[in-house]
Order: sequence, then structure tokens, then C-alpha cells
Amino acid sequence: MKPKVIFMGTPDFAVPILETLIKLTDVVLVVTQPDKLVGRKKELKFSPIKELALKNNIEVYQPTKIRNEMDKVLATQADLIVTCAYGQILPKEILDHPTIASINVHASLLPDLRGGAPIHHAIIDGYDKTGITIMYMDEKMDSGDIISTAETKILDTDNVGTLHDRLSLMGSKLLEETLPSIINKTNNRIKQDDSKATFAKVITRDDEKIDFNKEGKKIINQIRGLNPFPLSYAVINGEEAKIIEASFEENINAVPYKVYIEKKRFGIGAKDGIIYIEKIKPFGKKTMNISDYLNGSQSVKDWSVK
RNA sequence: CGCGGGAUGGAGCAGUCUGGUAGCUCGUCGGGCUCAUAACCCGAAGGUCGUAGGUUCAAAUCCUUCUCCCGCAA
Repeated sequence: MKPKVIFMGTPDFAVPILETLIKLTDVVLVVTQPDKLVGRKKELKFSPIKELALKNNIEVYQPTKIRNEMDKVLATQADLIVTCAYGQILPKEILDHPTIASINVHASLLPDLRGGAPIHHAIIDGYDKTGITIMYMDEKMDSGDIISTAETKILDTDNVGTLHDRLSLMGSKLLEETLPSIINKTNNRIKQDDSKATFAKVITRDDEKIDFNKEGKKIINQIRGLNPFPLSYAVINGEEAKIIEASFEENINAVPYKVYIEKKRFGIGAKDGIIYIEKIKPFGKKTMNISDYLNGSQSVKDWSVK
């Protein structure tokens, strides 16, 4: 007899998790964020999790605020609630509802990087490794007892896209390995050391702007840690341009924000060296290599960066 | 009708306001120079200027329609 599971999640990251649950358990209800009007055309967009649920003929529930709309969940008999990047805090009544437990799949090695953007911050904040934690949920943010973990090194070549995809698959694999022990209640249960907790705040517009007074290494981490979404930017000649990829070379004489034009290279000074832009997405244009960008530009040497 | 940017040889752009021979930086191809080169020199090919219609002797350029791409805001 497969356990009955209520799954709560929203973005792409959670898709492999739900796929694993569909394979191993009886998913009786999927809870996800309401459909949103997205983009300039205001098209109604289903979350990736809703798409997957519909494809598998699983009932979907989309409360605006689950705290105020708990009846549906409480009326659904379940052994487990599994969440992954759902986007809403669950009240105690819901956490206590399933017969076995309410657990969460989180994309960091807790107690590091609690919160909404752990993958971005793992790179931005210069961590050399991160991972997946499956844990019990309590009423605070990502603070419940740890059941299992899996870790991965963050490579210099990683960005949010590659790390996201890797962690997502790791998450589904770890869940598959851990699920039996949770169901027969032989799993580990390790308290988090709250004094060591760090937080991964949701990315804001301010986090996207590059501050060239910072060290080059930090700037590169910021660029990687926001790629491919939402991308970092700088104001070049009065227009916002997304910086897609860049490299860093130490240079003791570098002046922050100064433009360094060399043959086919576009550098911007930082605190301890020069950031060379490799790929850029100018305002209103598509992503292009820096050589293309320079080809179409005139009097680049007079440009300013803010 | 939320605000704004864009569509011009293979790439990135200028030209549009002030209609009148299709331009720039690259790439490609051919040739030259060189021990050699992504460097340099010479030459060539390659574009119905996003779509449809209108104004005009004449439209990339002015007017209108539509399509597609992108940033912000939600």
C-alpha cells in the first residue's frame, strides 16, 4: 500500500521531486501558487508543478493564502506532506495534519542558507559547497530537524542554472533514498544548531546592480550567482545592460568604474583588478558576445559605467 | 489598451528628425606579406532595409496595419 502524499511546490526546481513522489507514492493532492498573469502580454501562466500535476491527473489546489484556506488540505487524508519551494509558510494545523510527518526538501546544507534563494546565495556568498537537506518542518523558516543531506562542490564553472539543475536532481534522488526510512520511522532526526544559521534572502533589484567598488572575486560571484536569472546589471553610458558572463584579472592599479578598452576586450575597473565582460545583453537587445557588442559600438573609450 | 527599447548582407550597428546611388566595424571567400599568426595589406561575394497597405516623380526614411524579439513594472 503506497503512502498517501500531499505535495506542495511551485517552480521547476520541484518538478523532479514531484516526479519521484508520483513514482513511489500515491500523490492525492498538489498544492501550488495561483496562476499568474505573466509578461507584457499578461498571459495566464501555470506553475511547472501545476503542469506536471495536470499531466498526471492529480487534483490541484491553489490558495492565495493557505493560512486562510486550510479546509481543502485538512479534508484530504494523507500520510505525508512533502514541500519543495512552495512559496508560502504553512501553519501548524497543516503541519500536524498528516499521519506520519510534514517534510521539506531544501536546496542548502542547513542550517546554512535558510530562506527563499539558497542556490543564488550559495554562489553569491562564495560558498565552496552546498547541497540538499530533507527535514521536518516546524513553524519557523527552514529550522526543523534534519533527516538527511547530500552535498556537492560548487565549481568555478557553475552558475545558478547548472547548480539549480544539479541540486534538483540530487533532491529527487535523496528523497527516493530517504523516503522508506521516513515511512517506517527509522530515519535520523538531527537538531539544527540555530547559532550557526545563515540566511538566503530573496533577491531584490538592489542585489542585481553591480557595485564596482567591491573586490573582483565578489563581483564575479554576483554575476554567476544571478545567471541565468534574474541577471546582474550595470549602467553603461546611461543604459542598463545585463552582464551575463565576465572574468576577472587582478591589477593593483585598477580604478573602480573606469572603462578599460583593449583590442576586443571591454574591462571595467573594480577594487582590486579589472572585470572583463564576456557576454552582455544591452537594453532592448539580445545576449551577445563582447566582440559583437564592440563591433557595433562607437567611441567606446569615452563611455562611462555607473 | 501598464511604461519603454528594438527589427537594415552571416554577426553587431549607423543612416530615419531634414525622402533622392545601401554605409561602418567584423566575419566569409580569393590574393599578398611573414619563420609564423587571431597581426598587417589588396580585392570579391553577399541586403526586395520585419509584414501589408497608403502618400509621393521618388520611401530604409513620412502615415496606417500586422507580426516577432527584448527591458521595466506587476
